[in-house]
Amino acid sequence: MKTRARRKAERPGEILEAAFDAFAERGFAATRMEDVAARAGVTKGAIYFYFETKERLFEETVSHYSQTMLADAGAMLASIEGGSAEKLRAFLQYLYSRCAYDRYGRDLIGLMVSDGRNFPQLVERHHRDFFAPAMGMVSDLLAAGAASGDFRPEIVAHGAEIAVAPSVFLSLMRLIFGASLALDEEAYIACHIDLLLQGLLTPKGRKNLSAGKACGEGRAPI
Amino acid sequence: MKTRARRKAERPGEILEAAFDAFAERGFAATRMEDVAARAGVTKGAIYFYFETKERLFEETVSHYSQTMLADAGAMLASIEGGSAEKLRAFLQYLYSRCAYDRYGRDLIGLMVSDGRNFPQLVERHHRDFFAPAMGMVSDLLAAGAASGDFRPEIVAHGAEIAVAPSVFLSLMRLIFGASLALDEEAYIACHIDLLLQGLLTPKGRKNLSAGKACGEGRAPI
Amino acid sequence: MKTRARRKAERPGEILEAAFDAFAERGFAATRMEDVAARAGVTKGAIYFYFETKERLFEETVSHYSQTMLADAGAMLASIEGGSAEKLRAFLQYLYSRCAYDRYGRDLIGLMVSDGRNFPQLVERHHRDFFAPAMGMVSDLLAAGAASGDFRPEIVAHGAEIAVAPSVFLSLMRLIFGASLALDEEAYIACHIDLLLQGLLTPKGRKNLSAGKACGEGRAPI
Amino acid sequence: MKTRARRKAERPGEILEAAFDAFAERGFAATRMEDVAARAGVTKGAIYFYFETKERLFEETVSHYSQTMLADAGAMLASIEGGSAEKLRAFLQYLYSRCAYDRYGRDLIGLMVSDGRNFPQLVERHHRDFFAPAMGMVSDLLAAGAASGDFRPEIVAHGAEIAVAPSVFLSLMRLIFGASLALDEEAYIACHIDLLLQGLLTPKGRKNLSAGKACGEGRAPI
DNA sequence: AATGAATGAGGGTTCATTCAT
DNA sequence: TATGAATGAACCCTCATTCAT
Repeated sequence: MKTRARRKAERPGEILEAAFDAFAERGFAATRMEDVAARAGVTKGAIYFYFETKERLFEETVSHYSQTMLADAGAMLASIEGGSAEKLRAFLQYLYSRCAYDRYGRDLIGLMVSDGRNFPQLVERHHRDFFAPAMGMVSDLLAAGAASGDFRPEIVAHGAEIAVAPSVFLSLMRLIFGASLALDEEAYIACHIDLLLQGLLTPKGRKNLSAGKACGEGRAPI
Repeated sequence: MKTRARRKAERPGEILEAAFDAFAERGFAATRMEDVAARAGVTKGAIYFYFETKERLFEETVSHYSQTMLADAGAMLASIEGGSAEKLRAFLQYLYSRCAYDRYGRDLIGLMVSDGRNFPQLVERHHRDFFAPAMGMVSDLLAAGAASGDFRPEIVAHGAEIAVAPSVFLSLMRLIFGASLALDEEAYIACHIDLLLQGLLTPKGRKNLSAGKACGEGRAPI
Repeated sequence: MKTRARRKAERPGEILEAAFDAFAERGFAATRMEDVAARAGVTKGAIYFYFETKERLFEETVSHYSQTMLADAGAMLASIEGGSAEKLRAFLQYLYSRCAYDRYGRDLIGLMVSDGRNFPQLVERHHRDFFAPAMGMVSDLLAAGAASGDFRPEIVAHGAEIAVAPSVFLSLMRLIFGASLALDEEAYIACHIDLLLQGLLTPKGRKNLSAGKACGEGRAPI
Repeated sequence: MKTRARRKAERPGEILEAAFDAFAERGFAATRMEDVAARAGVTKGAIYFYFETKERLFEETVSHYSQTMLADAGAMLASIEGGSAEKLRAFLQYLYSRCAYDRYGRDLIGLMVSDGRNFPQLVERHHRDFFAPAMGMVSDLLAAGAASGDFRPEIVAHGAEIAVAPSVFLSLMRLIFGASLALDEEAYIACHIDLLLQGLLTPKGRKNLSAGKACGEGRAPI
């Protein structure tokens, strides 16, 4: 058993975890403080020792998870090697793992949709600290690809959103329809990347890519 | 002033409209029956004359709007003329008008995300009666294009979702970030259709399209 | 089908019947005007044409039934022939038929108990116009019996209540436990009359009774 | 002032008392939770900490009081000394004290009549755990008296109900007419016991009784 | 006379929040 | 720190009553 001091240091984190799960499952309004408390293994009163109100708990929960996720994404992106197309592909794979396989990314989207309306400053912060930087990473990637002649330059302006959309779309379907949505995710992802690169690459970029190697899943060079 | 009989015939519809607006604005749990009533210009009690419970009101509201939208989409699709690429482009333009310009499509997505969790049979019905048929329309369109040699056949399996995703993504961004999301929608849509067709068309399809005519909005042939 | 005029004349009575049934079944507070209306085959509004408020409807319903019952009891008592013991026996039999077999007498008791509290002037009227006269009939009967030497004179003061109590007790048991109370009513009644007369009769009265004839239902002389 | 812990232990009992009074006074439907709360000196919400719903509160209240009363009656009966007639007389005196002088027994009857309809399983339990055992006690008493030759054996079958009826009848009159019912209870009770024993005793039993002593209230031997 | 849509006050229940322990 | 009894505001829903038709 943990020492009391140790337990104490972990309490806020445990509550945040519990809160994220609870809010993600039912939404802000339908989640009771007691639900959160029960999940965290404490009583209602204890939460108020760490968080002023239900609203503050929600805000800190969302902030905590979005910061964690952004840092994670940045680290991931920094670690990729290869040409623009490879980087893009790797980033998209990462996105899918976060939005489709994990529930965290997906649930974060869900929370922003369900309850963002009632937390405008939270949304704003989320946009500034999470969404814009994340989209910026993709934009930069596309811009670098255009600069190197691999990507068609016309698409730099909004390509990031278009590139990313199918993974968000998949998350959304999972959010709404849950496991009952029968869908071959592997094939879905492959189709997405195929279509995207087909649309994105210049003839030169295409050559670079095939030169690179027989791509990912052994599919014919695009 | 309307006669009593006339008013009665219109009441349920007025309440459904008010309910849609109210639920869309705050979500199911945070919406009070009194909010709906006030919007509809009646008192709380009157709603219970037409709808058994808040839950039933929500279900009937969502059903009503999704049925209306599906019928609308079907009629639209039936009216388009032209080759597969033209049809796809027209359908996407339509989708954008419903998801991005209108709030109805967007809000329907929002409601499914926020509150679908607590209405599983509603979600199921929505999937069966709305989502699956709607995706089916796009799939059929792609399959026809592949059959005629205009579209690459590999993408038929999941192309519909990928094709549609950016419009849903845009809706989602508007749902979450509202008007504060600065984004040139015209350019976004053009970029989407450009990238998509670029990825979708076969060399033959490309030729057909350019032969067709200087396309839709006077943009350069893709 | 009845003529309109005829139906109209009967409406108030139909509503009173419906109201009695409804109130008896659920009590005043738990009965809705709509329940009464549905039973009477009219709509809520129609009741208000004949009765000012729910309270008034209740009062008139109870009054109507108690008057009817008292008149009935008086007529019955006037028609009995025979000695004091015979009269008493006949009256008790009548009481049982009204309190145990019929539901009307029983339900009237039930209504007085459940809702009398909230209708003090109704209770007062019921006492004055129904209960006191009814008990008076029995008292007079006992007094006559004592005067003729058939009944022991000591019991005249409270004998009426004691004599009547078992039939009311049976009603009460049926009110509370309903049909689930297994009880041989014939034997119960016989036991009651047996015990009562045994306690009531003087030696002379006993002789008169047996001389009178093999009593009522062919039971052995008491 | 009591400590918090002490108060907590007493709360449920206080609420049950308040609930019994409130329900007895107005019936289930007409009693508001706030009435109960006010009587108990707490707020509405506090009741819900101890009792799930108004229905449950009612059930537990009735159960609590009926159990208490049955135990009390059993203890009383066990403590009586003397012959069958003495025991019967003592038990009836006890019944009168509970049904006529106390309001608890009377009010319990009132509650069963007013609201039993809507709590069928409560009625069933009341019958099984209270009414049947209580009547059983009296039946046993009568059977013992018949076995010893004091009571006429014919009356054993339903004598218990007949014996008990006048005390219930008196309760009922008090329930309905309240204090406004002018009635000499002492004389009423004496008349009841007189009539009952007169009807019940065999010649032998009569002798035993007079031999026993100049009975209870100094009245002439029956 | 009768209908039934509509009102509005009221009551049961929930739950965020507090605070004595 | 943590508990959990208690508060009180708010919300869903019911239903007696009204009134235009």
